[in-house]
Amino acid sequence: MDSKYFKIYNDITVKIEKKEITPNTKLPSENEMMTLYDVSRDTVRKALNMLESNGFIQKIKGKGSFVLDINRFDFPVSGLTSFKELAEKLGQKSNTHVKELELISPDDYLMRHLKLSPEDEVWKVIRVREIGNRKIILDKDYFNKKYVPELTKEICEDSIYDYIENELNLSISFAKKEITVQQATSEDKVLLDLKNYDMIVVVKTHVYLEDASLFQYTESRHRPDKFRFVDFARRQH
Amino acid sequence: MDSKYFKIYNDITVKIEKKEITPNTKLPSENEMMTLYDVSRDTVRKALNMLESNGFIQKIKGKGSFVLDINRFDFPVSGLTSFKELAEKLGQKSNTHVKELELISPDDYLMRHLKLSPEDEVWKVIRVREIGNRKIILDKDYFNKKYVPELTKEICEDSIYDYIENELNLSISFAKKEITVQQATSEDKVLLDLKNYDMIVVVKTHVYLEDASLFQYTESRHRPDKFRFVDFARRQH
DNA sequence: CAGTGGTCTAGACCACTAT
DNA sequence: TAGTGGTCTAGACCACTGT
Repeated sequence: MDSKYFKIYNDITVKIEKKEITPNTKLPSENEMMTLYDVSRDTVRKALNMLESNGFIQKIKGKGSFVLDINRFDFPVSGLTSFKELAEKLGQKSNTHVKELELISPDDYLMRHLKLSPEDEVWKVIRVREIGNRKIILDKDYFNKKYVPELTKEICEDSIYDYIENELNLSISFAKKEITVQQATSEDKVLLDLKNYDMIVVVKTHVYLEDASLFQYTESRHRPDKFRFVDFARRQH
Repeated sequence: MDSKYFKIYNDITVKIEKKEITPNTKLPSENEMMTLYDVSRDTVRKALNMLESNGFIQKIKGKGSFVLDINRFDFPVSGLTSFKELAEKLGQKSNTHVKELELISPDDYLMRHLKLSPEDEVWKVIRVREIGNRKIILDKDYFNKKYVPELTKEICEDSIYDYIENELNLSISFAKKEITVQQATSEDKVLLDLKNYDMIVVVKTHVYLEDASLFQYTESRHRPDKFRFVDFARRQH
């Protein structure tokens, strides 16, 4: 969006990421920002609260807002970023192989996870992700055909999220993730470069649109030594 | 705290958790809530935004606020909850064995992680967590003595967080977590009931106080089959 | 004491959804 | 057209921090 508070938020995150503002620096006070950006105090505060809840700054009563020491590499790549976005952010060379792409009728497992009726159809996409010439991640995606009527190999090799957000104009809103560790299946061993590992990290994700409808279920299977998840959490007061 | 918006937030979360409000129900509109709670619209909105970012509701422009379908078991137990809080929430019988409790001078590794000078002293606590008679988690906690001057076996067996927040009156603000999977060490194998697993899930956490000072570093080592992490994420717009 | 962030209010205009 | 949530403003009072 191009709301005023988002512009302020963006302005400051960019400056922090470019290291124009360094950690532990005190940001201008809310009053100063009002005149700096020519907005009301509430608008400044909205931007600052976003910065705080995303781990960029810490506000301290009576003192001011301070930039936190977050080095790029530690930063929560978690949340809701696609594989392509992630790879680009980390500057890694990556490759995607589409192993399967078909329209199927859901079995019980899928019906439960995507909350479908038996008449619904589902796009099943199986992809192997290669980073640094090692096949490391096996992604199994399932999309409700109601929301994603068409998929091609080309789209799946590039970025399905790009397609969904920019071509279909669907707005992804939130997701629930679950991380567990399981025994590797024979499928994992065939499709991935697992070395001697017999376990696999499984990230199950349910993705929802803006109107809270569930449209995607994904199982992402990672070689254990290459898996890393970073999280930033604030305590509820 | 007992701000007005927090009371509203709390009122609604309690009703959702008690299932007095069921999923997909529409909450009263912001205007109705103004009169219901006798507050201004902004105060209502603050409460609703908290509910939304914590995954309780979804606001839809022009329609209203709707309760999300979040069953208790799937709910993000992640974030910043202590082991004791977590065990209580899940209604599990648990046990804590204190294996080590001593005041040490930090080595390089600790100095880096807790950002200490060589003169600083650190409380080192090693605990084994037992759930259902299985030793499943190995917790290694390090507290900067500057903030936590004294620790006893009794405190460590109960809840250090209780002690820190209620006795020392320190206010825990935020944390950074990293989840990886590593080879189990011989220490893991001795202290935990690892069965035949030779890998271990490692959760490294840096915990910060309200003034953004780093006061705790923790390594929590989990048996892979018993590890489960749940996350709720909203997409940045 | 002045300056800071935290809470709260009352009112305005907008874009979206339903009918 | 009426109702909904989203943005923005201007002003008030409070609690906390530094001097």
